[in-house]
Amino acid sequence: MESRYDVNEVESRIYEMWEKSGYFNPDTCVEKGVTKVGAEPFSNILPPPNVTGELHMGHAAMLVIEDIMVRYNRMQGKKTLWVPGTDHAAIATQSKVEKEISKKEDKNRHDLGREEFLRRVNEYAQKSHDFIVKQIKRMGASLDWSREAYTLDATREKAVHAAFQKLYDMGLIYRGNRVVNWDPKGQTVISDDEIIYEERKAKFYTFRYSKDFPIAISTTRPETKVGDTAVAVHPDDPRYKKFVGKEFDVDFVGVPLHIKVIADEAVEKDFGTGALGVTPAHSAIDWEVAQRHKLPLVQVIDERAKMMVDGPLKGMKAIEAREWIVSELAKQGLIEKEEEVTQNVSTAERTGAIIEPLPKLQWFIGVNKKFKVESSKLKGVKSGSEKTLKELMKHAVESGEIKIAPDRFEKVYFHWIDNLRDWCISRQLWFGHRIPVWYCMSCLEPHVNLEVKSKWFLVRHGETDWNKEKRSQGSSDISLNATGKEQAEIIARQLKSEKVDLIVSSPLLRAKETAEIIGEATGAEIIFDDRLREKNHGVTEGMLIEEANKKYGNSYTYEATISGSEGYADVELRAWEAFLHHKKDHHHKNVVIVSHGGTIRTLKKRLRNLSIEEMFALPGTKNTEVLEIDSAEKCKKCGSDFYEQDSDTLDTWFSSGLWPFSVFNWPQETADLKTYFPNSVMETGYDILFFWVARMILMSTALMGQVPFRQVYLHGLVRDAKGRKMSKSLGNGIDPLEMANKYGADATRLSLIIGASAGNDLKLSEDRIRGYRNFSTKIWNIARFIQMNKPTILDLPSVKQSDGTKKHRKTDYVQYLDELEKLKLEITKHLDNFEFHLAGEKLYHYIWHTLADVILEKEKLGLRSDDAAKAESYDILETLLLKSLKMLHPFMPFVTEEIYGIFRPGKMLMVEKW
RNA sequence: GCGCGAUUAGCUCAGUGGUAGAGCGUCACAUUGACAUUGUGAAGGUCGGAGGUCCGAUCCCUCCAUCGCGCACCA
Repeated sequence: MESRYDVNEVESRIYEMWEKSGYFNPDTCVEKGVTKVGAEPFSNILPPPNVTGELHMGHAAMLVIEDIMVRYNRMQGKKTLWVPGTDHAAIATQSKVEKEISKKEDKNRHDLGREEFLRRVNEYAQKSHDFIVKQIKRMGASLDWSREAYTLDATREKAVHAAFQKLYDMGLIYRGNRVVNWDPKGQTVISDDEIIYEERKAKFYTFRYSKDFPIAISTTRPETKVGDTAVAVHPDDPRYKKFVGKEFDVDFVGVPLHIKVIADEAVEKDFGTGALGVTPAHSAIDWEVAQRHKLPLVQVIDERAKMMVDGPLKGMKAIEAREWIVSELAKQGLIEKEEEVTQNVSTAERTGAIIEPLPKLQWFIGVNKKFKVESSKLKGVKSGSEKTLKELMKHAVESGEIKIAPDRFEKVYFHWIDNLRDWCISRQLWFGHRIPVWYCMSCLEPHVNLEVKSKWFLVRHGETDWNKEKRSQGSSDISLNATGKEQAEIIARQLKSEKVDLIVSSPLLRAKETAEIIGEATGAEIIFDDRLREKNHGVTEGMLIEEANKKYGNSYTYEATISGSEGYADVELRAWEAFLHHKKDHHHKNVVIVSHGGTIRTLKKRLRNLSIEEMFALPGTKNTEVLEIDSAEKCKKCGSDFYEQDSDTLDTWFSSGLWPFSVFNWPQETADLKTYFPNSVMETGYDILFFWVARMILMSTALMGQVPFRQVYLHGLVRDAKGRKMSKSLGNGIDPLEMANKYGADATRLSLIIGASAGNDLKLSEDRIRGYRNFSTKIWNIARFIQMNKPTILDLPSVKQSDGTKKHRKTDYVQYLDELEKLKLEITKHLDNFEFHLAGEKLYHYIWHTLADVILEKEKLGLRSDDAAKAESYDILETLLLKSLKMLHPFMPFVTEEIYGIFRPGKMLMVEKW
């Protein structure tokens, strides 16, 4: 043995050896006979790390704890499976890439287009994934890589679609217009759980809408009050009883409001003035009040947190509007009180933006809706019984079918469920599972998991100099400029990933050139159709639009206004005729239509069944925009056969929620699913109990009628030596990879185990890791010493009896073995009870301070004696060492495996019997 | 407001109804030894405070304090 233990050399070699052996895969273990065919299964799924960069110490802790459980169970002879995977982490990954692009190229995702942006995100995700896998392996995790999964891969997509369909059919997924949490920075809706409350100082104003309004109200957000439609008071409040039911028209800082006074139990008499200004559009609570009293809803703040009401407020930022309104009220002498209060402000977890409650049409999972539980395997829930998701989620833990350790988290879990509201699952993001719903273009009827037969893409030509100069450009043959060519390339790139069969283009030069660029990229045939050309502008052709308008008036009208020119009505007629013609001829093909802004507008009008006004209100088609239209079976409601897919994506936790069975390729009925589901354990950080653990229980009880796992084990967070959260901005993170390279993965592993009890945070410092590095060195040297003293003659008659059992002369030896056997019982018990820190500490103590300091020192005497005594001393030392190594293996797999291999060539400790 | 956790050696933390433990750090001594060190030993603690149960409490119960966290409220 080398005098020095070279961690890096050993650890990389050993992991490779494990991987090659195939023993990470339980099927191989059975094949090679190290696991019995009928062995009890033990399964665990790795909480998939986000593909947002790299792993931190928290991930390392998770890997180590799980690897200990997995290795222990594998050595126990169970059919042990640990499934690896990664999570696409929609909003986290998307916003990371967006930030990068904005920093490096000063562009946003819309500049790049959906396809190109997604290409970039996927590229980033792939890189992250590769690095993460490397890191995971470096930590020694014995995962079955042959079963690796990704929350956004094709197999998991099937699971997502099946789950959506099933929940939709059960009536649990619905689309509704409700007040949701809008993140103005991320430009997306987020769920209640993605909100972080921050305490901030705020001013609490008490005022009246106007002089002639009898009731004063209070708020910290005066800017929302232009959206008030009622004032609510408590039914028993004598001060206001006389006003209940009355309606008032008031002038609030120049905005006319119609306010109804209503009585509602939700109002607290003692809070503020005891009267609540109800803003149904911008407060979830008010929205509920409004639902009860059938109040109208007035949205006054838009998606960019700007004011929407007419008058001086229009376009003002919400914060500015607040100041403006307060000063107006002050001028009018309407403010009665102004107090400093601390309030909890809702901010978005990912972007930090202040949440703006907005009414929006979104997809939800109803948690309070009763549904029929089909084929239930849940304890105490009969198949066919009616339950709500909330009830099932609670029941799964209450019945004891899922146990949570430490058990105090069960209480936390129940409390969360009690407060749970419907889960908003749609996100205005691009990265993620597209919502598998198609809306009929003409009647908007939703169709889930529509089978698309062919795709039609409407694109506009690239920019020309005339576009740039804002000239009226109709039937002239103008070439693309440099920007235009680039734009055509962008479109071509987006379409490259689609199987395009045919390009139908307007014959005008700018369209023709665009079509050719697309044709080159996709290899599709190009045909021309004169009916797709741009509107004929007549005499204004080529003029600056501004001048033309001055001279001839606005000619961008439905009916033609200039003789010899066309109106949009004319364009619509011929363009639609062309569209129908090609649809008839090429209905089974994927077709790109290259045309012009005006022409596309009229096609959209026909396809979407728009009015003339609605058509003109459409935003112009961008030169890089691809409008995808899907052709499928006729709509069951109106008979149209063109659809547009919902442009939103699903909350990343929707796909994560399916993970316990989607990794086994559900909805296929695989052998894995049968064997390993429900999973034996779910090990993860307590910080994602709600985000993830609860969602898995929701999905599993609803879709599988089973619990997703039997035991939840929650570990604490890894913090720095001062107890702070490790973060990039603080620069206090300890990189697991760096530590593994410096001190060894074994030492890093032990530092994450000892001193960390379940559910409690762990403070980690490099010093601690160094301490355990010394322990690896110690073990190495214990082994080296024993090996160095290996006698040449081993099989002494006095040592080995005829029946093969060993008999030892000294009672010491029996004691040693008894002592170790006792330790083994303790270690086993600790591992069964998830007390890894206790097991680790006891092993550490035994090996160093009993085996090395006491036993080995004592046996040195024997090793220096005659052959028989030497053989005996050697024998007991080797026995104790190897038994210890076996127990230590789950904790420090590398050094133990390496030494074991030296003493027992050809054997692998990883699959030795516990 | 409701709930949870923590409070033990200088630091970071384990732990137990019956003389207080580890790692790191400090000090002394030993050692080129299997040990890029290690060994032996030492110093250092009314186990947050106050009550209670008990023969006996750091541990169980009650109250309080400080720190941290979760949830709710937030007109």
